[in-house]
Amino acid sequence: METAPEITRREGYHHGDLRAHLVEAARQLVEAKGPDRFSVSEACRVAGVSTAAPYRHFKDKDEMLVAVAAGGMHRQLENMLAAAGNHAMGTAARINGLGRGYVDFARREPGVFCLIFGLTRDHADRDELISRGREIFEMVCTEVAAVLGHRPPGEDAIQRAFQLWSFVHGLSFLLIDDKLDRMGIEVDVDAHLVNVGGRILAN
Amino acid sequence: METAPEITRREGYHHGDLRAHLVEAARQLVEAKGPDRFSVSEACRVAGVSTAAPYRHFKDKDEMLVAVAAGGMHRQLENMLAAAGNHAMGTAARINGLGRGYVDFARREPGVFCLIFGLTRDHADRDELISRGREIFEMVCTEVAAVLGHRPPGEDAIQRAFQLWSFVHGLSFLLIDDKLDRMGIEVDVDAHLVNVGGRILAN
DNA sequence: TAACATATGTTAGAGATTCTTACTTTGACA
DNA sequence: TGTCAAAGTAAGAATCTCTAACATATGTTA
Repeated sequence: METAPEITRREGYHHGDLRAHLVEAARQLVEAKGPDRFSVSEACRVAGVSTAAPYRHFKDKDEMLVAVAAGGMHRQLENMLAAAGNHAMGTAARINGLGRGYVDFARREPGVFCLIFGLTRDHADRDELISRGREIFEMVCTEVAAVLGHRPPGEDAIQRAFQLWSFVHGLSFLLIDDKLDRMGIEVDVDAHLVNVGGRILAN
Repeated sequence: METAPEITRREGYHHGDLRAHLVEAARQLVEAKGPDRFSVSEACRVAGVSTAAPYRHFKDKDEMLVAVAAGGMHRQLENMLAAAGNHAMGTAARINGLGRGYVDFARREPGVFCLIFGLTRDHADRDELISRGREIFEMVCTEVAAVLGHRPPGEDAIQRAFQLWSFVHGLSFLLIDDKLDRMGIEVDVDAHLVNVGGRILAN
């Protein structure tokens, strides 16, 4: 588990590890103002360097955001595994834990979650994000197969894993910001995870 | 059903209906380049007016995008009702139709769909979007209650409607862009809608 | 150890963008 | 026909992305 570097303004001419510091500054800003309000210049101000410095480390703004997204997907996976950790492999409770971890991440880092999934545009280098995504999905497929008693994961497990993904993914997006509150909809996240999770894994 | 105004550059000094033309230009650009790549100036170029003209009709860029989002939600509702139209009230097939309409809209207008749901930031005037959203959700609740044989919709129908919403919402977001293809995941949308829809409405 | 090479900063600035302000044109109505 | 509000334009301030040219620190090699 990488620990987030603290934001410290550098002292000499060279920074030490400007790339990591810029990614962390960018993450904070994406979270604070939303992915669309993020600006490279502001990240520079936070990191205490000139506005041209990032271009030694990132091709352009997009590449900087891809780095933030990649870090986010890493934390999301960690979060899912941590939430599932207490439950034995092959139990529905473990699947529920993974889902809870997914949703928790979205609520804890809504800006980064939107950055990862909320964009249509092509990221310059999305391969990294795609392969991280596949890792997570394959892990879930394996877990689902274990619950169903199939190993290795067959087509059925893959389809059910995808259905679970769709559900927790939509749930995450709906829980972000205050729209449900303002629509007067109250949500018991855990109850929904258990209920729908159970239905999708049943039979 | 409002028909989208054609984009025609104006002839005289006054435009006729610049507001509507700007919204349509903005919609096209949001679709073509993504919500985050959209610029007011470019919409002005498309509409053939100076870059200051929009500020007679919209407070700022956000308000322009809110107008695009509101139009999108209107079309999304139309789309859901059209897809459900062939099926009798109180049937599961009708619920599936609503879901298919929801997902179809996201695939047809991914840029606008992301604009509506993919943002964390507060829109200046989100009340319009919230109330449109509530309309749609209440309609779905009524439909779900009809299938369950409860009328008017009780807590159970509301919870199931929310579960269905989460599922189709996540499915929509996952289907946008080419990430599933690139992850090597094949999806039969209709089968998932029928399968998960049936499970959530069962018992 | 001196000279060079490379990585990583800085300053300056071009070109775009959002939004404001002050002015101009137009058309509707008394 | 004269007046006025609505709806344009032009010009500019503040900000942003990214590039080019220059500066500095860190190794590497003769």
